[in-house]
Amino acid sequence: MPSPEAITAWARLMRVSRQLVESAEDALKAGGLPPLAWYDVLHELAEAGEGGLRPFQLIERTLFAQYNVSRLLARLEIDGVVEKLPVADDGRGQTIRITARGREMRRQMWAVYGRSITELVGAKLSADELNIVSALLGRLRHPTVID
Amino acid sequence: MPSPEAITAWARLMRVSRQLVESAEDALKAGGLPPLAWYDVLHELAEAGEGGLRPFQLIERTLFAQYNVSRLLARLEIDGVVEKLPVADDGRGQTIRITARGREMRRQMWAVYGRSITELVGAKLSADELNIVSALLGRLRHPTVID
DNA sequence: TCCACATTGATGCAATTGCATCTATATAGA
DNA sequence: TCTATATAGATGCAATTGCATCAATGTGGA
Repeated sequence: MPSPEAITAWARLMRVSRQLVESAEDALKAGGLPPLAWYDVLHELAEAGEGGLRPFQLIERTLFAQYNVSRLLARLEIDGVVEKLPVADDGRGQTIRITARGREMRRQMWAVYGRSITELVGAKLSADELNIVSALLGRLRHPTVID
Repeated sequence: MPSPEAITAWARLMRVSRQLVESAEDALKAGGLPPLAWYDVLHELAEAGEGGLRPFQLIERTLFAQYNVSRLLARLEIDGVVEKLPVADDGRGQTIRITARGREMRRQMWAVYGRSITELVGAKLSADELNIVSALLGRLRHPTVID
């Protein structure tokens, strides 16, 4: 039912994204570092600064499932890279803040992850081509997501 | 360390592919159908025809991990969508063949999966744009992979 | 104020994944 | 032929994911 062009583009997207994720994960593992999901969360928290983020905000930003975030944050807290703070005006919630140790972890991960991005993507396409990819992929985003 | 263009393209790729997979998986689930991984295997086996495929060939084609294929095939066999046959000239191996039930399952999954591809990709970009995406993503494939 | 409903986040349990290793067969070389 | 090594596939166990549901707090309307 889909056009041949759509099928090919879909197949490429599925296959390439799987390969890239796997390569990046392998590089992190080889460096004795935690998985990509940790980076995603630490990155968002680092951007958020001292104010931190509520778990539901992390869910919006990372697209991880709620139960995944809940348990990932538990692991991150055990590792000491984030801390959980109560929220003044909402007794249900908490604020997640990255710790100094978390910033250091993020830095270490970025050294490896950034290199992967350069090798896997930056070195394969020109800046113009990368912009074209970004623009076209951007049009595939789900409408309801702010991103 | 990577260029801003590379970072943006990477981020888009990660985010969009996650969204698309999730949407397609949701559609299958909503239709009471098995996950995408089943389709991937059934598709390869259907293409392979009566001769079937060895598990290691499925690994090459799908990029799934060896232990994942091993257990996925066990589930597929229990469900009766594939059958395992001994190989004449290699006592270690087996040949996996899709069954009639498997073909029917694939057909049902494609009705849903194909619609997802159309909606998520085919309806968002023109044929020319889809070809551009395919070509650029194609250049990101890992060199050692035949694909 | 009170109640019905929504939101936030956690969790018990089953299924799947990842890792390491194992068994069995094949193959190459002494 | 015999041994060392490689390949094909399975599996025990721990970690993670998915599903369903829960507890706790917030919110809006009667």
